[in-house]
Amino acid sequence: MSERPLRPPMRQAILDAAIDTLARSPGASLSDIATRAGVGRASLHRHFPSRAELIAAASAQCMDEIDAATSAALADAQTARERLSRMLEAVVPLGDRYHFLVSEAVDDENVRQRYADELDWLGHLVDELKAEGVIAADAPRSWAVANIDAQVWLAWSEVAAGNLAPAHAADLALRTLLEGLGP
Amino acid sequence: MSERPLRPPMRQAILDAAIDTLARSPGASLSDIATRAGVGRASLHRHFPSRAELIAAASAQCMDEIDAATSAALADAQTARERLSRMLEAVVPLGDRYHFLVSEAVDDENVRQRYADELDWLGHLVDELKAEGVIAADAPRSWAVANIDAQVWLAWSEVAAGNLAPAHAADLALRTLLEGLGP
DNA sequence: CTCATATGAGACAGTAATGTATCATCCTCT
DNA sequence: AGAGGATGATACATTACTGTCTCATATGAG
Repeated sequence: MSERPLRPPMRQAILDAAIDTLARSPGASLSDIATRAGVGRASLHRHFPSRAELIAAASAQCMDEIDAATSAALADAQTARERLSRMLEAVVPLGDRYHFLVSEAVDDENVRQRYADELDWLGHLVDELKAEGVIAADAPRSWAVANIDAQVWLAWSEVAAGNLAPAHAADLALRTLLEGLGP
Repeated sequence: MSERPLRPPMRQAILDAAIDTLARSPGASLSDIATRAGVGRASLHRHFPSRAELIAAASAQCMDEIDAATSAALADAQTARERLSRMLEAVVPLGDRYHFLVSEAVDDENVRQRYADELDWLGHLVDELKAEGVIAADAPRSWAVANIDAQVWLAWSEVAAGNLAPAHAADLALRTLLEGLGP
């Protein structure tokens, strides 16, 4: 384990608490978040002057995590099908953070742009999957993209509910997508 | 057309406005709802003393609509596969109202019970689909149920986004489910 | 040890939503 | 036309959340 500061970085604790709390109840108050983080509400405001800035920072953190997980997983993937599989395995365990982005209305332009880029990437993946003949050529693009999105969330939900192991859930999601959208 | 009262029933207008508004933004205020209904906020409170009662009534109304639509559609369905198909065709156009129930935290015990019954019905349908060999016997029950749930919402989203016609969306959802969960 | 800094606790004002009450007005029915 | 009921507008108290401030305390650096 890497060296841990004696006093844990409060900023990080607040961000984690914000993501956890807001994923559960989107309308949670800053008091709830501060309490879960084990810090005073005043300290929360010192690090994040307004609620909007906290949410923007938490969103950016989620996207960083997802980017890091996926880019590592995609490093040696050759085919689009392989990329889909790796992406699911990498992202399903982050489903709660992933969903946090969707559930929380994000006004920050920077975050919106990155989210649009993610969807764009998914769209290209769908195109490649079609080119490989992995999914049906006549499947509407938006339908395929929305399905991939939904399967990530479904798989994570089943994991969170204790019904499935992460690897099994990711596998089921992959199978459902390949068969469900297949030619 | 049946006889229509000269003064439109305000209670109904408020319920419709509540469902529409809350489906778009779950945190909408009673002022928003009253305005959309074309009604004073005071009048809203006369019909629904508290926010909780309004939401409970709106939820009950949604369930009534869904029950009516499905029971009519299922009347002459012979096989489980047929029931799934009819159910999707009937429920997809109601997707916004359907989703309203999930997004809005419903405290009313009556509503919770009916929602649990709906999920239970879906579970039985999955069992029958397995018995018919339409979906894989080893597909986890909760996975299948969650997928059906998700496909309804996905199909409606695509319709609402203007990407697909209702019948086409319901058909895609059915195909995705049958292939995706198939043996 | 001393000082600077960060934190926790609490007070405070501003804002928004909720629920209640009042009053004038409009519609309907007789 | 007149009576009764429903509605819209408005005001009010209450509550909750947000953002800012102050002060006492603890922690870490020098």
